[in-house]
Amino acid sequence: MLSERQRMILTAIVDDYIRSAEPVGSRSISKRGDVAYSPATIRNEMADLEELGLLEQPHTSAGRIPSNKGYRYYVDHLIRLGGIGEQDMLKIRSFFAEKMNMWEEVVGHAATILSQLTNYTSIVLGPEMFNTTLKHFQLVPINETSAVAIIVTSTGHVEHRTVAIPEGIGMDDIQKIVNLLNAKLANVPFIKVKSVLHSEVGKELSRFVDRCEHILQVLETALAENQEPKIFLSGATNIMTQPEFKDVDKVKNILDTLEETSKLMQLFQALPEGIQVRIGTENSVEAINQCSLITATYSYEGQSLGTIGILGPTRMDYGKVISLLDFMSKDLALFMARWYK
Amino acid sequence: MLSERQRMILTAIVDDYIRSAEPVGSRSISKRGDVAYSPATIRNEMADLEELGLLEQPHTSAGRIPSNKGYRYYVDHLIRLGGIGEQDMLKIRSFFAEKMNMWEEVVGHAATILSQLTNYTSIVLGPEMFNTTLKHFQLVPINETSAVAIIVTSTGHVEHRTVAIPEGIGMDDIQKIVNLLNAKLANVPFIKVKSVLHSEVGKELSRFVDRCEHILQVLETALAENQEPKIFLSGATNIMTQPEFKDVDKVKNILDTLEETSKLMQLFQALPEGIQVRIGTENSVEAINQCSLITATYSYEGQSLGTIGILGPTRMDYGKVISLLDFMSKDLALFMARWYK
DNA sequence: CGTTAGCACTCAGCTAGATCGAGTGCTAAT
DNA sequence: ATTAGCACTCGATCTAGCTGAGTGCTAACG
Repeated sequence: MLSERQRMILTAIVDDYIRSAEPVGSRSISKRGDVAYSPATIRNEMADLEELGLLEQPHTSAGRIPSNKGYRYYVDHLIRLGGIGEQDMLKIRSFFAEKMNMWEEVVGHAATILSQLTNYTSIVLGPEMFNTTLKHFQLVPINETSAVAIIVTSTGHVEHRTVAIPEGIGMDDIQKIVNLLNAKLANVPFIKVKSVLHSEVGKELSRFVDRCEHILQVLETALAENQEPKIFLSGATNIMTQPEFKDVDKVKNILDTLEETSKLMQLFQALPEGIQVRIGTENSVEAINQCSLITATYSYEGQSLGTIGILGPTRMDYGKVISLLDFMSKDLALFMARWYK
Repeated sequence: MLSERQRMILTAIVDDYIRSAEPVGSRSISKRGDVAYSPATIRNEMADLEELGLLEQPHTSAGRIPSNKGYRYYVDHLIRLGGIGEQDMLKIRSFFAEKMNMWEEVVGHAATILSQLTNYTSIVLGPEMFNTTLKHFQLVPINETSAVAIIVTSTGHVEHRTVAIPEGIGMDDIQKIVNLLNAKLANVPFIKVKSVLHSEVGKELSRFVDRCEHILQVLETALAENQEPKIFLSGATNIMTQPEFKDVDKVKNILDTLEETSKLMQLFQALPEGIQVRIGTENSVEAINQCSLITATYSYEGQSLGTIGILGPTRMDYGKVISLLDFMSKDLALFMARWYK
C-alpha cells in the first residue's frame, strides 16, 4: 500500500511525463508546488517507488519515468477524470445532430472525430450483425449466369454478393425462390438462418424447383455469416507526432499491424463491456507493446453493438481519452437507438 | 540531342541509383563494364549532363543523382521494359483464377497484390458507375419512419442508403412506388435517372400517392450520384522502407495525404488512357513531390472503367512497375469483361 | 582531337575527446 | 523524519581531426 505522499509523487510524475515525454526529476516535482517537499525527500520516495516497480530509470542520472505497472496503478487508483471540454462536447453533439444516410457514414465519421480530438489513432468497430434478424432478401439477376444477392437486416444493414445462377433455373424460378425465402426467413435471427434454410426451406423448395441442392448451396454462401464487423480507422499517422515514435521502423511495425485486419480483430476480441484500458504489454499483439489501447463498447437495449477505441503511446493522456470515449460511446449508443427506433 | 555515349552513361546512372539510392560516381560506372571509358571521360560527360539539367550533385565531391528531368528523359527514351517475372505473372494469374463474390474483393485484392509485388504503395480506383444502367431498385422498410433504398446496377454494383419515409405513406404505397420505379427506371443509364425521375415518374406518381414532391425529393437523394469511385489502398507503409524516407515528418506528410480522399482524387483526376508516369513535381499534390506515380487505366469495350496506380519514390523501378501495371491492367480488364459478361 | 592519367581540392561522415548539466545516492546536520 | 550538501554518473552536445569517395582541371598520350 502506498502512502499518501507516494501517491502524490507518482501522480505528479505520470502527469508530468505525459505532458513532456521527458524523464521527470525530483527537483521539478518539488518546484511544482503541489508536493511540498524538498527534492531529497522526493528522491527517497522515488527510489522506493522504483523498488516497487512503479517507476523506472532510463539510465543512472536521468529522471524517472512510469513503468507499465506504474501506469496501471495510476489508471486504477490515481487518475482524475477531468470530463471533456466544452469545445469537444460541442463538436460531438453537433456531429450527431447531422443527418446521415448510412450507418457506415456515422461510424466512419465518429472515428475521424475521435482521432481529431485526441491526436491519437482511433479504431471503431461497426455494429455487429449479431442478434439482428433478416428483414428482406432479394436476388437480382445481372445476366444469364449471375445474380446479386442482397440481404437487409432489421438494423438497416445491407450486405450483398454476386452469386452464380445454377443452370436450368429460369427467371420465374428465381422469383419463386425469393418469395419463398422472404416468407420463411423474414425476421429470423441470423444465427438461425442456416438451420431454417436446411430444415424448412429445403423441402419446400424441392416441390417446384429441380436441382435444389445446388441452389441451397448457393444460398448458403450468400447468407453465410459475413458477421465480421467492419473496421474504421482514422488518424493512423498521428502516432508519428509522438516523440518516442520518431523511428521509422517502430512506426512501420505499428502501421503494418493496423493495416492487417486479423491483428486488429485479435486486439479487440473478447473485450468486456464498458471502458477497458490495455497498457503496453497487456495488449495481445506484440507490435503495439509500446502503445496503450483504451476501448469502450456502445450498446443498444443492453446488447453490445460494437466498440470504439483509441490507440496511443503508453504515455497517453488516459484521463482525457477515457472521458472522451465514455462520452462518445454513450452518444453513439443514443444515436443508434434513434436509428434503430 | 544526347550522344550515344551520354545516353549510356545516363542510363547507367539512373539504373545504379535506383538500385543503391546512393549518388553514383564516375569510377563505379567505369567499372561496370558496359561503359568502357575511363572515369575521367565519364566525368566530363557527367558535367555536360548536369549542365543539361539531367543530373544533379547533392554536394561537391559527391556522385551524381538523376534530376526529375533526368528521370523523365530516362522514362521517355532510355527505359528497357524487362517484362515481368515468371513468379509475378503466376501470382496475378492465379489470383484472377480465384472465384470472388464481390467486385470490391477483386479490386481490393488486386491492390494488395500490386503492393506486395512492388514493395511500393498501390492505389486502385474501383470501376466507376459511369455509363452503367440501373438494374433494380428496392425499398425495404425498416421501421415506421425509415427504409433502406437499394440500387443495383447493370454491373452488379450495389449501393444503399437509409431514407426517411415521409409521413402518411403506407406499406402499399411503398410497393406501388417500387413497382413504378422499376418499370420506369430499369435499364436507364444513371446519367439520365434524375431527369426521367422528374419527367416521367413525377406525373405518374401523383396519380395514386399524395405528397409526391416530398417522395420525389427523397428518391432523388437516394439515387443521387454516388459516382465517386471507391479507393483501395495497400502497402501505404512501404514508403518507409525507402532510405530517402527515413524521416518521420516526410512520411507523415505523405501518409496523411493518402488518408485524404479528396487529395487522392485530385491526383487521379483527368488521367489519360493507358500508362502514365508522373515524376516528382509533375504531380498535382505537393506532399508527394518527392514521389512518382505510375498509373494505368483498365477498360471494358473501349470504355475506361478505373485506374490502378503505384506510388513510390522518384527513385523507383520504373521499368518493373510499368511492365507490371501494364500486365495487371489488361488482366483486370479481362476479368471485368468476364464479370460483366 | 578525343581520351586518359595524375593531382590538388572538397566535403559528408565518422571518431575521439572535452565539456556541460540534469539528476542521482549517500551522509551528516537540523 | 526531513533536508542541505556533495561527489558522482552519464547522456547530450560540441569541436577537431581524420578518412575516403568523388570531383575539376591540366597536361600528356595515341
